[in-house]
Amino acid sequence: MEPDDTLREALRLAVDPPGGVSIEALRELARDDDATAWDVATTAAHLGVNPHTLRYYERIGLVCVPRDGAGHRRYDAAAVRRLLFLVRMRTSGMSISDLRHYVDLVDADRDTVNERMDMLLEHRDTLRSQIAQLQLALAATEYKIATYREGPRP
Amino acid sequence: MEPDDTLREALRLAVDPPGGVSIEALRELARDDDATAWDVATTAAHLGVNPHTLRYYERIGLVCVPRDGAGHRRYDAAAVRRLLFLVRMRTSGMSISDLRHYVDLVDADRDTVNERMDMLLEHRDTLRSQIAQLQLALAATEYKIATYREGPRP
DNA sequence: CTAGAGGTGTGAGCGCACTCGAAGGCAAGC
DNA sequence: GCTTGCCTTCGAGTGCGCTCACACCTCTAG
Repeated sequence: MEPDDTLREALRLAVDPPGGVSIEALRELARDDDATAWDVATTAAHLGVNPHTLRYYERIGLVCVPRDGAGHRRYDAAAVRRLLFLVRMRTSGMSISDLRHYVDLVDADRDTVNERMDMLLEHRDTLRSQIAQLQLALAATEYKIATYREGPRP
Repeated sequence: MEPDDTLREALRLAVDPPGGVSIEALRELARDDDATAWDVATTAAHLGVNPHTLRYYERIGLVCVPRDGAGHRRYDAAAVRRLLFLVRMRTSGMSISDLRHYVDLVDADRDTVNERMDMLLEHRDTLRSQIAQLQLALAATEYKIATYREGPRP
């Protein structure tokens, strides 16, 4: 990668709000298969996680990452796609063990679509109730803020 | 408490979806001050947490709970109000140390309304971005579900 | 040729938020 | 009187999800 590109990327990463990091770049990479390949630092930066975390995910079998001649990780489109999914699910509260179960299903020989569907449906429900919970908390917080605003000495 | 009431309450607790547990009962208790007082098990059940957790919260100074003659905890309206707030904030991701800071401000002699406001505003922002994140994850999950539905063998 | 910035695998360490265990106190029912 | 059961305190243990330290390796620039 050229120094200019590095600088530009660093700037963009600094500007992008955390969590919404570089979805576009990921889309791009994920689109044209096996054209690109990122090293662990780049991938971690794009996904907004610690490089250690990526190595950890690989260690526990969540993802399989090809190597270059020097034995360094080269994240291809497939790996990044899976990691993007993993990070999204983690961020939204799915546990590591559930994710292991899920990727075991994905990597299994037999047809596991139904089981995966069940997991996804369950997670969808979890997400919905989480969102409802948070909206309740948000309402409570906003109410408290409003009362503080109204009566400076409640 | 009469056996009938206990049964009724157990039923209601069993029926109520977790998280939405007994908000009404809490409102009731919180309304008529110092009329009622719950023991640790009842309070924990109403708040949907482990009794150990309530003792832990007290130990680390998040809440102050009066005792009866036998030294047993009797949760009055003030304690329950605070715990309700604490549980809501914990559920929505505020850390224990932040909560300690907040209650320190509440319990301080000096006027700390501004600082508390700042914390609340920050938490509100956190909640909003959390909700946005979750909605993103939900959309991704629903998309995946939809693709599974369309092509049984993707 | 050498320094330095990155990479590697692996075991161990950390912080958080509970959660439990042990030893004992009190009050009601048989 | 004694069992039962819920309560008390306090220290210690647990599980999760990273996060780090270490010893070593590999490429690049000066």
